[in-house]
Amino acid sequence: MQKEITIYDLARELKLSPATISRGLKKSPALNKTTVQRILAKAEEMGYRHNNFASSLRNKRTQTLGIIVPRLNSYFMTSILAGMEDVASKEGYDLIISQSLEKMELEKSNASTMFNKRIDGLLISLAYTTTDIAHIQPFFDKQIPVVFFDRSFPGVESTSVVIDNYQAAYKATTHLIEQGCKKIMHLTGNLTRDIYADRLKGYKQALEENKIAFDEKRVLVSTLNEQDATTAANTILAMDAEQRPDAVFCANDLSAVYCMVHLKQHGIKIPDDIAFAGFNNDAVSRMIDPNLTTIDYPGNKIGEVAVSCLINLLKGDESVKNTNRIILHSSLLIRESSLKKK
Amino acid sequence: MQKEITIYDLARELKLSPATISRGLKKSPALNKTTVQRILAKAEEMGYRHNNFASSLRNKRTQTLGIIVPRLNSYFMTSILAGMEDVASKEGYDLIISQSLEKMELEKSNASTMFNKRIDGLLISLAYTTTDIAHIQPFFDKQIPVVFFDRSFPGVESTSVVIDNYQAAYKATTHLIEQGCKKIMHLTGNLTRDIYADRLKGYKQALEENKIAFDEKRVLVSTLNEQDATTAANTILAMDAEQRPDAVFCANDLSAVYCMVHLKQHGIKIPDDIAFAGFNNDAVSRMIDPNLTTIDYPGNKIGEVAVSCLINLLKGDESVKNTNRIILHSSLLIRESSLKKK
DNA sequence: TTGAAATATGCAACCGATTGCATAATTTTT
DNA sequence: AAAAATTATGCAATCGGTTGCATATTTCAA
Repeated sequence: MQKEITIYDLARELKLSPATISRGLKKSPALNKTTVQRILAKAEEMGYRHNNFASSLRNKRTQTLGIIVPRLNSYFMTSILAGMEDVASKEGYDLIISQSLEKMELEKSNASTMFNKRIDGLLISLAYTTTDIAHIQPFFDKQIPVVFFDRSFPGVESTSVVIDNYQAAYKATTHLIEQGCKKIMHLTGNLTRDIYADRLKGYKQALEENKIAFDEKRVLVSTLNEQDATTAANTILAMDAEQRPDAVFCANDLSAVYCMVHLKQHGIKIPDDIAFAGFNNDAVSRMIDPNLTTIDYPGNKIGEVAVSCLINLLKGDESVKNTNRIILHSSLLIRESSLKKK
Repeated sequence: MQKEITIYDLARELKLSPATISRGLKKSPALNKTTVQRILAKAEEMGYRHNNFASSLRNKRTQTLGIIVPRLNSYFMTSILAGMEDVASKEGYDLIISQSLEKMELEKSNASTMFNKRIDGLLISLAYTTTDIAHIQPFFDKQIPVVFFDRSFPGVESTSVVIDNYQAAYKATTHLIEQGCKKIMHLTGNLTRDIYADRLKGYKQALEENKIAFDEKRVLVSTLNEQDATTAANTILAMDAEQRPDAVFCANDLSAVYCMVHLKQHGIKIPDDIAFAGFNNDAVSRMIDPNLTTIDYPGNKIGEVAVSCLINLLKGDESVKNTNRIILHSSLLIRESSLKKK
């Protein structure tokens, strides 16, 4: 294993001081352009690699952003990450990604690891089970900027990048009503996560505007996983014709799909007996039969905006500090699962 | 922003030298146990955080492993990562994860970033489009251990952790034959990725043992994405009754599902007209109607084994150096998509 | 009691890049 | 040609933890 080339080696070769080499490698304008060229050429030639530790140790910045997400296994999440990666790499930041798997405990430990790794900034989308954000406090205390995306925490004073959950749910519900549905069930997640609270509000608003009474029994709160979706389907199957909903609006595609699968197995026709709408435009929404009506999120955009915002905070941009909520628009994709035949 | 607590601060408080503090924090046996306890207690009290840069700078190790995967958006991949995370954190290693999105270019740049971040070891599953592994050479040159998992490269002298692709494909194909299928199509990926080459061999072997002639036209090579799967479905639809396969064995679940969706839309009955078998046991395999017969991979196990293996290499364990292929077993999950009604 | 062995702690030189300030070299101005 | 202004480069301290070797202290046996 040959040893690493350092700026001292370059300095010796070029008969310059390490200081000049350091400046040259960063194309400092204080240096003669010719010198800069000579330094860069020599560095290339000798296979010099910048040593991040040495420079992080010195300037107390890591040029690394931490990302904590609930899960990576959705198209939606990977497109957010792609957007983040894009902006971050252009700005010279690296990313460290970790998953909370929807568990607060894991989210805590990931946050702590990242804090100890001294990331320059944190991007986080909260787990279902997160009930408080004390684990983020160390970042606030140390003035390390934090940006929430998608799932933020009510009342938090950090910037959050979210979509117009209220509007989106309103649009989806209105669409179901327009298809003639009157008994619309809403399957949602933990209401302390404000994305779900907002969606519920949008759902209620749509009912109200159409003079449909809101019925609390039609709202099922769960963790939106396979088991809960199946349980929801069983609940529906157990209802008599009077009670049974004629449409279900789910707060994510996965739960919609699992629910549909189970209902289909028990002879329910979709959309004729029950119409469905989901949320997220996951790949499965086009695999299921019938294809699922859903809300399309601008995943890439969320990622890009969140990172730009974080980097601006790192640069000390005052104007961003006062912006604490960035809302992006989403759109309703109408597919067969909600189209009642006339 | 209060300044960071360093070992020097602890040393001053406890009237010990920084050297003793450093040893105490690592519970060095050279120290008096009482002293170690005092140091740890004080560190806790003052909110000391270990500075990774300083220590990485000194001992030239980062305690970080790099992981490059094609994509994170499958259940299979996330379970591998969960297994990796598990073992790595127990051994005190952090992970950096990046996606190649199946593109060789991205894989190259990710490898280079990780090389420059000076990861202690690399875990990689190759992209579809990777045709050579020159980008891994720098790791070999610097004796940084590399472990391939799932998708490795033929002839590479590094350790790889894979499943018995040959056996798995053999089992799946045999199962289809037992269901009475005689014209079995195989939809697969880049054959320079040895997992696909091995699966093809298993498929051929099963045909041969059952005295079914191998027909090259029944093997479709593609990137296994949505578009290719749809194209494959169209190819099938364009065939006359004589040519048309009575079963399709796909090298992953996603392509199987997309293909099924398209065929179903065109009136093909599954499994009666065409039986299907996939590979990976992705969540979608139980969402599609009919549920998809598939190969269940021990994802967690692959991850655990790959990381243990890498860590052993880092520890200089000689016995591992000679092991260059670890093969894990997988199992066939029979579901409705392949069960021809008697 | 004394010297050997074992235990406990400290000294000081690293690791490699950065940067404020100082100095040297060059160009411009008067 | 001398002084001033501008440009180019170097000095040296700093970031915080690590570790081989040296020294100090305690324990134990003879």
